Amino acid sequence: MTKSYTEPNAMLEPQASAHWTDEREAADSAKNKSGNENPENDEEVLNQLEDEMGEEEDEEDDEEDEEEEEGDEAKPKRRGPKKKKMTKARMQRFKMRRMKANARERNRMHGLNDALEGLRKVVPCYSKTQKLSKIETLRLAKNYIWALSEILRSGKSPDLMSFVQALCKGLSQPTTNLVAGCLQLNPRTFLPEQSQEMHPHAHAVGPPPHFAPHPYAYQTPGLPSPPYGTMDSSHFFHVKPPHPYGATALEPFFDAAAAVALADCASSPSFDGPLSPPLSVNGNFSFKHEPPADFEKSYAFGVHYQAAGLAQGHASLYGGTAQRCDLPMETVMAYEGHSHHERVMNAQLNAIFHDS
DNA sequence: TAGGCCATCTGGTCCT
DNA sequence: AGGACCAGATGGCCTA
Repeated sequence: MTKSYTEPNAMLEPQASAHWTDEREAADSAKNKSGNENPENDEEVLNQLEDEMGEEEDEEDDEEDEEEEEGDEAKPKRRGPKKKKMTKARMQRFKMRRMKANARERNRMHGLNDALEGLRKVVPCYSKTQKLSKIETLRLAKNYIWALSEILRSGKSPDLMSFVQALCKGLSQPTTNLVAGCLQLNPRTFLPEQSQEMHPHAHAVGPPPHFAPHPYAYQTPGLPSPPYGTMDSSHFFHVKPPHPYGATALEPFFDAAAAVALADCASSPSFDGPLSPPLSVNGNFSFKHEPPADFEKSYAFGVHYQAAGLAQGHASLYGGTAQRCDLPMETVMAYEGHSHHERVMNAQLNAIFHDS
């Protein structure tokens, strides 16, 4: 690995810069080996540096005194703040301070990344293999919070399309695809450009009654064209007249989400851990609150539940939704079959959330 | 190969 | 004084 590094601090000797390079390469290679950051390493480095600092300070004081005496003899006294000479000892101390600060900064960033990883896990689209970028995670989280609060505010739940559109507002195309995939929707069904061609009827109306315009719609000042922030809010809320039956496709989802959120509020005065995400990877429902005994980490519930409902002849989701949204059935991704066990589990989950 | 994303270093500023 | 936080700079990796 060759790195050209222009030393920003002229005070550092080549020796110091070499030290820096070694440290960085060591850190890099450690990272490459592990494939992941290890916060403990940073703490060790920090501790080690502190030890070294302690040892060096003693030697340094002597050296410093010597140097200062020499300086006094050689030159006439100047007024103003005394500019300290960069002695070897001082240089050493500077280096140490810098390295300590670097280690702290690394720790800090690792903490930040850990928090971001936690956030990734509680937004509706989590995948270990295809990680959302930091910025997309933040945007999706913002949209998600907004969508949920809008539901709480209005007391009504939107249909699947509106919800996904709200989630995807301002997200990049790949992320939009990912979210759509997680919710088992074909992104073409709600992306403005394509859907215009596909569903001429689906665009005329503004925001659906359940979703007011996004108060913090992401603006893209100065951002380079797509993929970021190209979706205007008017592109999103266009799909549905009010559901004739009152219930919406996402009802199980939202009931569960609200139940979990309320449970969290009621049971934990201080936040200690992530809120249970109503949706996880592939639209699965995952939660940490009293999971059934054989409940695995994530379970097909959210969108799958609705699909299962369709499979059982309830026609509550895509049959009705397709009508409401003027969506051709082929735009909805294929239904994955569910076992009897899964359907039983879905029913149990529903019972849990509706009872709570 | 350009562009996006990321980790790291660095110096400045603010706070305790 | 030292730590936390921040933003800019830099270089590596990956992908379209």
